[in-house]
Amino acid sequence: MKTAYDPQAIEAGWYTRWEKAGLFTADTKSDKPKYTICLPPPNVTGELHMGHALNGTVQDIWARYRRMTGYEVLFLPGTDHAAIATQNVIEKRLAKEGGTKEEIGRDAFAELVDEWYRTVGATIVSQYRVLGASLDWTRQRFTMDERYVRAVQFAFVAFYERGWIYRAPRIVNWCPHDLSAISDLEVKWQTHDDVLYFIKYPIEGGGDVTIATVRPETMLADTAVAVNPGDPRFRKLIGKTATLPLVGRRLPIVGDEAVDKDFGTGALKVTPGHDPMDYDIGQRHSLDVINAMHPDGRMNVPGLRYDGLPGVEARKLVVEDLKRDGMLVKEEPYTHDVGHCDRCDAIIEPLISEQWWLRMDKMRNRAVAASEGGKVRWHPERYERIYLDWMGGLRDWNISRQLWLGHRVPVYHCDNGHVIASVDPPEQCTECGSAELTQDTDVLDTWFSSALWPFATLGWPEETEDLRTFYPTDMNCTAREIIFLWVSRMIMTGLEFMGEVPFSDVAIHCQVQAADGRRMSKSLGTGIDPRQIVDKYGADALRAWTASVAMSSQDVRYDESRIEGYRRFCNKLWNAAKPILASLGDGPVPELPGPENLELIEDRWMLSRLASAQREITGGIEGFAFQDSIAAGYGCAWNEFCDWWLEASKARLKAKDHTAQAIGLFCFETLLRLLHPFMPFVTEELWSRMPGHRDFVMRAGWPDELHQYVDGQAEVDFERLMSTVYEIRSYRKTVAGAPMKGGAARLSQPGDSDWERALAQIGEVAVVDELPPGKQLGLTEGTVVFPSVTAADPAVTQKRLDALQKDLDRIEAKLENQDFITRAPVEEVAKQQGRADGVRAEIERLKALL
RNA sequence: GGGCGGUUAGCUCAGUUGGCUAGAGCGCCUCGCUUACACCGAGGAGGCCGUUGGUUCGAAUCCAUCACCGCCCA
Repeated sequence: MKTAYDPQAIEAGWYTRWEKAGLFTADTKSDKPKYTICLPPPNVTGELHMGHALNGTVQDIWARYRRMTGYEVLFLPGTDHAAIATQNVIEKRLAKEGGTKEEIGRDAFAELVDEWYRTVGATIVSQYRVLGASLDWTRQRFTMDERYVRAVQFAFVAFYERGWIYRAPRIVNWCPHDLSAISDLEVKWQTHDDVLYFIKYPIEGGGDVTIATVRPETMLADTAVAVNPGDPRFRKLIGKTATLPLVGRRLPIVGDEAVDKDFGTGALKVTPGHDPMDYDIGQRHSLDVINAMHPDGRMNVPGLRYDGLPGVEARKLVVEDLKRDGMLVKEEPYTHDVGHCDRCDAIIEPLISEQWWLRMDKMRNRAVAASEGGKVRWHPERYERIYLDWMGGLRDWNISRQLWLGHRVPVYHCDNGHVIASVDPPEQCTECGSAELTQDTDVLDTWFSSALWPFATLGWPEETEDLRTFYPTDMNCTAREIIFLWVSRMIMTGLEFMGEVPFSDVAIHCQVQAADGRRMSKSLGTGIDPRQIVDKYGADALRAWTASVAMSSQDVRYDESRIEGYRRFCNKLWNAAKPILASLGDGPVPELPGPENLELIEDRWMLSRLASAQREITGGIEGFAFQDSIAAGYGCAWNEFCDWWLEASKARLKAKDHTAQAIGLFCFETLLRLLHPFMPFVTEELWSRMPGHRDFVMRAGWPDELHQYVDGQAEVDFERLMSTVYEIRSYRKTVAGAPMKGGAARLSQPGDSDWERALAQIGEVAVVDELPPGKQLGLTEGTVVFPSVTAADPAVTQKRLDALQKDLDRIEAKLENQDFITRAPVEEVAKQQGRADGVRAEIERLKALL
């Protein structure tokens, strides 16, 4: 074996070997219980980042763990076409070359998209392989696959036929750059310093009313003025008519509770075509709706001098003209939040627009009930409430987008205005027989298609073998903001189309922040490519770190030194294998003795600790608390097996003692299996080097509970021994003249010869009945003498004494407290008394040193 | 504006149902290349557990308040 662990050398070959052996390919014919995870399809917008690495690791831990516990596992990979995001990426590339998609046209654009899908798709696949994600590539899916597209159309038509899909004008978030509606969740708010304009609207019959706005150009589409009926300043204006400056339109003055009396002047210009709240007011008062803007953000006000101008320029002119007419009362600086497109950063215009809507009421109720009834469990649990709160406020879903990319809405319009929804293009109109049919130009929101992911990937709407075998899936793992966009929608569609929730467990993992606490993102330059980390530290180290943070808190800062720490752990495992292998050589593989045949304290202790690690690692996975698993595995392997058992057993291993060989091999093998879901490569490599016939670790099965090896007495005894060793070592380092090894110890309570043997060996000290001459240094359970030492360092001793005295004072104060004696449980009082006695004795011993 | 999470050693984080004498990794100091490992071993320094109150015999842990950081949703 190489002297040092080298991740690159180890990790290179395994993935292909696993894959060739079919370890990741799910078998529908298997009679094992099934376990299914559908990987959240990453957007084909670019390469994977830390979030994907973390997300993939969490799922892979479960996939590998479930295979080892005897399940037939399907871990299904795929990618999402991410219409708006991908369109933007490609447009940006075009822009770099000085082009636009309009110049090259739809066909050429589609070709660019296809090429992009191929290259980026391949990159993503290779990244998951580097991470060791045990995905079933024979079942890889893409949301633009022919079969998947059909499933999307089928779902649309099914909803349509139920009457749940309708087309209606509403105010939407309009992106004037993408020329599409986008969802509320795709709008990012940024704080802007703007100007609040106060504008005077004359009232017919005398007087005027002043309104305030930050978007004065939208006044061109005003159709009313509203005041709060509870506002005594304006109540008397209700029913009167104002005149819109610059335009001359007559505006009714209406009373509406929604008007905020404290904003601006308390009077509101009502622009139903360009503001969601105004739209609602308009509906209540049957106001006209005027759209004064073209889709690209230019003004649409024929006959006025602002017509055709971009909004910002129109605003300047409007303000200028208002000033000229004496209608601008004042301007005030105003700070507020402005919505931007998450994808292209353009300022979002609320705009009246015809869109396709999916009714949410019925689906919502079933999805809420499923979670409340425990059919979907959330990890951590608190996310259930976040989900339920969101579902409670759910409005109908705008499923249409006006993009060049995506699933075309399967709706056909005939020249007589009839509308047909159909998966296959109809030959003629079902109502009038007209053959003049054109398909709707809208595409569907990407989340509409990914909402079908857990069953459309398995072949739905066909009743495939895969669908029968693997649906419902078991776990869905994602980041918390995706709960709304995706998880909730999968639950809804799963219940509708499959009659069952799509998964029983939802794991929400943390978000990785940059080392300085900022968001990790490409645009901020704070992103980190997981491949770089893998190159430097290995995939196992990255995964181990990831597992240790993924489910522990909400955010975690990227910390390279912790990843490095896990690489060192891999190195530790690597090196621990050597003495075991050296001892075993080509000899027969010895059998592990039963617990009743274990004689030595270190052996009984080690197996008892291993039993504990098995329990904690298993419990950590089952409870979605991987940090507990990692801590237990790390601690057991390094601080127990390597630091104590291996050190104590070196001599026996060299002498080819069969018991030592058997225990060493068993513990090491067990640890490899327990760590395999977290660190698949190094564990597989080491497993393959262990003696005997070796299949893959994943087929070796998960270690059984080792309760028969639990030995409380051995743990107590060995811990006493460890403390005594620590004390002796401490003397060796802090007492002037103390030797690195050697010396003699006498125990105050001799008796257990096995314990004394182990102490002599590990403490590198002779255990004797009669101490040689020299300064006697106190141990908790005896005394040690190093002949070369005549006095302890008084400064060190005094420092310890001071600390102990402080402890003692605190404990004694407790014990003197009558309330404590009477109200605390008796065991607690006894414990404190025992501690006080111990500290007193220790103080006496130390004083004797001075 | 509503909600969630965080604030513990120089840094990044653990601390289950209150009993803590507060831990780990990295970093720091001292010593050691003794054939598993210097990607190591041994020893050591370092913390009024964000603020202020409250509950309790006892609070890092429970409650309230405030402050700051981050995120989500309006």
